[in-house]
Amino acid sequence: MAGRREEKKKKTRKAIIDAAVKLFGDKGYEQTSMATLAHAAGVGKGTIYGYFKTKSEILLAFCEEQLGFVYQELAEKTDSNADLVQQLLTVFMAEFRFVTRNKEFGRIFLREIIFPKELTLEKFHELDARYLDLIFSLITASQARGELRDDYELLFIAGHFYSLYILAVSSWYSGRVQTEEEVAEGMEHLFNQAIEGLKQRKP
Amino acid sequence: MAGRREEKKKKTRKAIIDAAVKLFGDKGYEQTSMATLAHAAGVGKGTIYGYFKTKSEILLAFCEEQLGFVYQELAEKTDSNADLVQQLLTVFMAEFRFVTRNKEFGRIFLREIIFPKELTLEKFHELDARYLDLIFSLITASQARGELRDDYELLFIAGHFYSLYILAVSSWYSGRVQTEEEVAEGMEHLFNQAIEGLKQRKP
DNA sequence: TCAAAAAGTCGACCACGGTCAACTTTTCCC
DNA sequence: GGGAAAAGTTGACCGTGGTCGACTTTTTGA
Repeated sequence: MAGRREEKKKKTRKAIIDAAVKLFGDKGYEQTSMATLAHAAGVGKGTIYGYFKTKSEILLAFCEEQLGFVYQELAEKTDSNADLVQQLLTVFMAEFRFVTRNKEFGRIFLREIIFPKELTLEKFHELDARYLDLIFSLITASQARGELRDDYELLFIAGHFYSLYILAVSSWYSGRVQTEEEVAEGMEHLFNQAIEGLKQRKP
Repeated sequence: MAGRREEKKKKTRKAIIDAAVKLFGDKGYEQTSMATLAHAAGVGKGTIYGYFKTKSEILLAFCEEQLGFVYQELAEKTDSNADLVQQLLTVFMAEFRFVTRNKEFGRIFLREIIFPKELTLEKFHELDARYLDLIFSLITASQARGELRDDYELLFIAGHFYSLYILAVSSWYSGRVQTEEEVAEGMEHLFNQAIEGLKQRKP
């Protein structure tokens, strides 16, 4: 009976992630030991390492999955009449909310995304691509409307906005801004700054 | 004999940092155990924890110290005739070179600076302040020369440039750019983008 | 059908970072 | 000077994430 094995593997993998989501959510990531997780998932400790290379990879696998959904939803229902800044704000604040639902989750996730170890590298290319596509489409649409310059590379424009998002999140983690509203305001300010330019202009 | 104690503490602290620098540099941070470090520093393992709360704090203490020197030197000899982008590039590339001299050092340092845990928070305020002062002075000088708008908050302008620096470093860690030159080029491009603005302008 | 190979499972085991209560050294003050 | 308090030191000890070789289940193909 072919496929029996694969089916079981899927089930086990799901059992591990489900147990992880529950335990990480209940007690926190650091407070959940691999032994406890293994027990909750109904497998031996060693088995988990057949599915995930490290503890943090379990978290990452979960985030990856969830963020995928977030992006898809956003791509479908982003208001195409709003201006670019509002659209970007919608996207980035959704990511912010997701990433910071659990502060500890978010920190591990962001650290791994922004300053990855070699090991983790490939895992995020697919996610990156899907994410960039979304931003790209917002930017090109804005360019088509004549709001944005079209002589800069798309990647650099997207990166520019992304980096400002990272700054906003970092400010939150550093405690320089505290509430979601402040993060959104700061980000909006920065986005406008990026669009208008920092250069002194003749009146 | 007053001060005897303090003097000894200073010596021990230095012995620990010196041993750490040597071992971390030789074998790498993760490959150096606290037991080995303690032995090399000529103290008991427990003693180290009287000076540093965690292993990573040792690395951070060292980076902090070194970066302090880098900033001081830069502040003294930054070319005040060059334009803002070149000045910023000088400062940020110096930081990049320092931070990435050892890739592992840098990753831990950056992760802790950008997405800190509560514990580490206060440790960097002094460093932050010294660093921001340097950037601030470059920006205000540029504003005085009439190159930059002066209706944006200093902190937001500095943050803007800083976030683009982070993007450049992140690209390096992600392997999207490989050489120091590429990092510098990318950063220059982004800085110019920030100054010119992303908005489509009438001719 | 069945035995050998391949894939998957397991928990005892390891080295690690970090803690702590017992111990030593330094300081204080009578 | 001396004795008590404060500060500093220590390594055995703890729980952790991750490994590994012995074991079980599934697949393969003759």
